[in-house]
Amino acid sequence: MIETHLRKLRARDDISAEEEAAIRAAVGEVDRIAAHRTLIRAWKPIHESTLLLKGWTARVKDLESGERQITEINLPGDFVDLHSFTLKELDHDVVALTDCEFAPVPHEKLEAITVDFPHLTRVYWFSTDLDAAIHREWMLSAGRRTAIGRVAHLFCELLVRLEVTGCVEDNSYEFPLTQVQLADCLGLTAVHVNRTLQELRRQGLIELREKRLRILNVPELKRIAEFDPGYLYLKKQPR
Amino acid sequence: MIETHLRKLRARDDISAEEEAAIRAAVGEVDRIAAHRTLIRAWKPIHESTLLLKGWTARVKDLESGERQITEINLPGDFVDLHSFTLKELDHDVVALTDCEFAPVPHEKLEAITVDFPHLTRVYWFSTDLDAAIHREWMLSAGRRTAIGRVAHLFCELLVRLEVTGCVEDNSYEFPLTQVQLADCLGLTAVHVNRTLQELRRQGLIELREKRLRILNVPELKRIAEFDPGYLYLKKQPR
DNA sequence: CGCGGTGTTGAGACCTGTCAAGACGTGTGG
DNA sequence: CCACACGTCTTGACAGGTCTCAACACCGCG
Repeated sequence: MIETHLRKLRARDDISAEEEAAIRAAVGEVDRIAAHRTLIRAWKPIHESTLLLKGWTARVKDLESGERQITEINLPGDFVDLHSFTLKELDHDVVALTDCEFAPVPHEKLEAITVDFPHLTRVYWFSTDLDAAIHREWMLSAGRRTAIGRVAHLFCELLVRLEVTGCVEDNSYEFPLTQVQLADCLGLTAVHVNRTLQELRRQGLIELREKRLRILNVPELKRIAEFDPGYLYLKKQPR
Repeated sequence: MIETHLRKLRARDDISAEEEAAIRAAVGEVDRIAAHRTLIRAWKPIHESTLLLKGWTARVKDLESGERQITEINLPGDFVDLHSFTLKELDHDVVALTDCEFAPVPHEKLEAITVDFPHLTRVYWFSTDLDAAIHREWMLSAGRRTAIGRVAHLFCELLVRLEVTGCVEDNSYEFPLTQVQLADCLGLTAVHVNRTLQELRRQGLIELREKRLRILNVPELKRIAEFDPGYLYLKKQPR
């Protein structure tokens, strides 16, 4: 059930049997939520972090003027809000992009881990620092990449992140986002996303239909995106 | 010497005398670096984190095409790279925006803290999660705010962050960035930053000359920026 | 059967970028 | 001490990428 989570952790560092047991003991009952529902609301006190088991979620920030920015997409195996453990409340909503399965991890269990398992603590700390690295790359996209580069970069990032948990087949993966949501990720409008997707299709780089993305030319897509996977920290290292 | 750092920590949580002693024991010799020099290079293994004592630094990401994005500004009292403790190498450079004083904190000392001081560990973990929250707000700026909103928002953020460490007088603070660097923070060009600053001056909201910024109308600047300081997590809470 | 969400397309507007030039101050070497 | 290079700020004209507004097709669903 939490295998994808363990796979994600073990891609970056060794997790001992005791540590795995501590994680398993901390995870609560599996729960479900439907697409479009809000899992976590901004500025509400939080006493547990949420481990995503199935489905995709997004961290969403809104302006009063109605503008919306998705600041990260979370995939199966990710904590959607491990940072709520130290922040106590979030600066953003977390919404389900698809039907999701998730499991709660009480903050008191995490606190116990920080007392009894310093190495595992550092692994989880790493995990939030990885989120921040992804944030920085998205900032670079929003600030400096053109529309086509932004779309291409997001597709490359998701390809690599999904490969870690074995959710990619033949450079193709389930892609549940609508063009509106894609626009919210990229700081573009839905209309422009639509035109950009058509340009990528016209260049023979991708196929995207029926919620499935197939990347037809990975090297070229990475080139357009100026994609370098370093920021995803996939090298296994003692943390 | 590390008083500003302690002030910053204590704005968010209590730090005991033992914890303070542990911090002081971990901090190494003060060093200096000149403006424009690179403190930390991306993708080089790092074995100590750097505590900024005086001056401003920036986290810089570059594209091959020459585009540059500053992803965060660090101020006195900040760790410029606490995240290197878990990441082991950085996805970005850290450059000195001004002449700087800083002190190294060996990662082995931080590791010892994660073993002996779980609460202090959580406080430092919080500190990197705060960086990520700032990243998310910058993403919202780059993706969804107009040029004038972005500039206004950055000025408001720095006002609040500098107030924490007592570096603001009468809504006025030293502002060492050039318009080129400002553009790199905001995902704009220097020319457009120039015009945007003139618009803010024309509206009587700011004065900016000789590297000093004075905000003449704080409420109106915050309104234009849609600035809400929540994301800076200034409430004191047990972490 | 109508409705809302989604994807698509076109025309035009506008915000921001590009390119170029000049003013000004500073530092430096001849 | 002057000449010059360089970084910074400023301004103008123009280009272009992206947005806005509008309309329409399609589809699943109540």
